[in-house]
Amino acid sequence: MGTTGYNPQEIEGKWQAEWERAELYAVTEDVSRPKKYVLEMFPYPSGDIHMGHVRNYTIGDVVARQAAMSGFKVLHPIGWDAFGLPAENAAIKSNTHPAEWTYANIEKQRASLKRMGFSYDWDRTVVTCDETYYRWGQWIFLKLWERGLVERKASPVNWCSDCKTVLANEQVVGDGQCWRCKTAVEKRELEQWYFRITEYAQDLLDDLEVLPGWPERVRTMQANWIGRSEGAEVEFEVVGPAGDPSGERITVFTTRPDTLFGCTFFLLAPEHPLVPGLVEGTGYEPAVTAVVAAAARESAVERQLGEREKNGAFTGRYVINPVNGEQVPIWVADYVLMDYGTGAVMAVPSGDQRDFEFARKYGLPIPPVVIAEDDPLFATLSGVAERVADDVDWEEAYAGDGVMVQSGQFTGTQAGKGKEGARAVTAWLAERGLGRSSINFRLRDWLISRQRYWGNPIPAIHCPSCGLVPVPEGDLPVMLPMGVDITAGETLADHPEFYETTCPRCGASATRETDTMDTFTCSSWYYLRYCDAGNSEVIWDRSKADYWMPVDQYIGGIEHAILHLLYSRFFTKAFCDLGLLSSAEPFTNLLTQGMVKLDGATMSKSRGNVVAPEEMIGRFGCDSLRAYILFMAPPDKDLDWSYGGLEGMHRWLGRVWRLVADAAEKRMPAGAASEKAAGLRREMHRVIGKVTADVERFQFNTAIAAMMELTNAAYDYRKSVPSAEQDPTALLEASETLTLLLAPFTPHLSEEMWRVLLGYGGSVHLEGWPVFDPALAAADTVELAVQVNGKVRGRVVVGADEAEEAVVAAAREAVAAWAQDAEPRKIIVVPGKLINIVC
RNA sequence: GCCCGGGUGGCGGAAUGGCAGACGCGGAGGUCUCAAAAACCUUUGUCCUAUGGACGUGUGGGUUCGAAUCCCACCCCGGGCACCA
Repeated sequence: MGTTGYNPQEIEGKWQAEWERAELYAVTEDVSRPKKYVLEMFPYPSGDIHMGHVRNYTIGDVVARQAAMSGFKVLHPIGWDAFGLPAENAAIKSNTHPAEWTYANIEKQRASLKRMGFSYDWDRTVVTCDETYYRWGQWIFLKLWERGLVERKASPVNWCSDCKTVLANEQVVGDGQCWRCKTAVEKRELEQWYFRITEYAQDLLDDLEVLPGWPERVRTMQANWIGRSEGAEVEFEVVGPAGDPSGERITVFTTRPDTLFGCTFFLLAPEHPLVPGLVEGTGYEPAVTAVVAAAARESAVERQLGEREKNGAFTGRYVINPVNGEQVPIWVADYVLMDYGTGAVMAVPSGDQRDFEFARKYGLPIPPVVIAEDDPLFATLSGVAERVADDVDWEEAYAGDGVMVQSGQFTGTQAGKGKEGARAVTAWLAERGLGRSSINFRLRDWLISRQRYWGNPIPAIHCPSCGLVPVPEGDLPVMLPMGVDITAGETLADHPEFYETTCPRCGASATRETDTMDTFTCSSWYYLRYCDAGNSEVIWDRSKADYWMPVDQYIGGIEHAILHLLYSRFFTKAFCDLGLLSSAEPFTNLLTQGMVKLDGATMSKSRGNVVAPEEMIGRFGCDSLRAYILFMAPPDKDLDWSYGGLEGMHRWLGRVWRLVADAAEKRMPAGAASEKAAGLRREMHRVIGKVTADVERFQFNTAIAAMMELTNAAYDYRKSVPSAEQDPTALLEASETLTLLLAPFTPHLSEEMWRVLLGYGGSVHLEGWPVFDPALAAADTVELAVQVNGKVRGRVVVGADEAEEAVVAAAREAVAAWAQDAEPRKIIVVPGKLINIVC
């Protein structure tokens, strides 16, 4: 057998073709076997794949291949998230059609992914801009609509002037910028389509608890985004212009009903609809209008920058504080947000820093109502039910827990979020119909309509007499017309042949909706379509979806911590309620991989610091690249690319190749087992255990290090034992084990070694994963470190099951020169590790 | 400001209460060669009065027989959230 050396270029293409011919990775349901659904976030086809993809998909491939060797039925699919704005931008730039650009990139990426040897079931590929996929996206829209989860409403929305479309709240990042182009987002009052994700706010929050396989960071980010607050709604009656009772009430939300006695003014957001009516024709109108206008002029960016000076104006009107009947002035303040709570706030300057600053600026009273027991004021005010102190000399508001003071019958009660005082005040209000306990979420409904061409058309029709009418299921899909010239700035709204239609309900002439859906609607269910990708009758066969779902291991970037991962959870829950699916959560375990950087900087085409995977594959083969990208760092950490390391990886694989080739060549009947051969076998079993455990916890870097150690042990054996005395069986065993352990990491090299060098008939990828036997990894002797007062002063070699007294005696002997003559005060024995003699 | 990560040789990293620096890169030296490449071998934390010893995991304290690891305080880096009532 020739040992011409490891040449990846000769073997990789060969085996890729063979695997495809043998349909090695096509998979079907098999209820008799445990399944594992391994999924990586599908790519957006913007050019060729980059190192980030290589890392993401290699991690998934190792998990998938190792699971298959361990006896699982493994679903490992791939597809493309193909609708979206980059395709439009690229098309405008290069004067082509978005479809042309998109499909060309898909083909490029498909070839690159195949060149990496990933074990995908290519028959299940989905492409979201393909009619066979997006028609089901429209079907989902109709189902959600039927269930009351779709809504069209007018609301202040985020508008990106660069992308010329509205954005969901989740797509506004940083200090109020568009997630794609980083342009500052503007607020506009528009009528748009929403998915009512807020219906699931509580479920989405609660079920984070049943996702222990998710990084805590991601769960925290989602919990914060959902932003649940417990508190109360309190109703304030507006006093009429002449001091008469108006009967009109304004509701506020507060997390601190226990501070109600400290409410000395009342705030409305500048956009609050009641504001104009309150001041119209009064002397207060000019000042209030100025505040409203100033707030409207500010961009969302400026508005969201906290810590800036608060502005407001008195409206000349009052509300009645329901707890003590006092009249409280209504102000308009620019720090009150219209889209959280009710857009109205009870201001408690002594208990809220923002209200405190506002009160100081405008000379409003700051009566203390919650006092910490160690506060000097506590002694004076603790039993005072009437208001005696109308101001404080504090530097800042006190928002902590304490005791209620100057609070009528509640004085002396425990104060704080959810404390007795808060409950008591809420109950008192509820009895009188002036309030109730309430929960508020920060999460907003998901704005899904986009004023863009390259997306999934919203299947709705505007009828002048019937209003909004869903496109009948039988008429799906609403085809996205190809003849729209976006380079000329056209959208669907410029194409009457698209939007002119008749109402399915009354038959009158009507118009189609010309907005398309947010691309995130497409990526929120692709993992379900993979379960039954080719089905043209139904979205998926429920038994197939129930067999594969949930995804056992999902792998992708942290940038989707909220967006994609929250939307997908929402879809899954809605599907569950629609009876389409059994699992309420889509992804059981989540691994967020770190970024691949170059000299500490994110790789990007515009920076010109991109390392092309293609080029690395050309030089060293994809197996070296795969192993190296895993070896550089644990998968969740960012890594810095280095060329030298890749060469080192390639060098090691060559070393493995020569070891296996040599062992296969010298294959002969088992010789006499020597102690050194036994040592090699022990090392081999130790490494099986280590690699198995490391793959399980995604420590691919240490798994590879362990395999390098086995390689070194085998080389060491060959070096230290004369050829004639070597046990060829031990080397052959080590070689075969290494070949099997490496199979998920370097599938082509392993296949070549298995089938060509070692001469086996079948694919290494159909072999069983080596089984770890701790007994075979155990040595008969161990070396122990001997410490004196915690410092290593010597070492002893003892039998593995030597009695403790004998071990201690040997240890004391070894450090006789260090230990004092006197009897040690204490001797600590850590079996198999060390002995510490304390003098 | 609040909430998460993280800080270990020249570099990537290993060790989650028990021998700090596994494994690899890089460096130094050697074998083979006319030579080079490849391969193989040795060596590689710092310092010192050097067959030995001291020091050493961001800083300062603490707990422990023993701390990179646990606790307290602080510094630095990265990320997320941030006028959410």
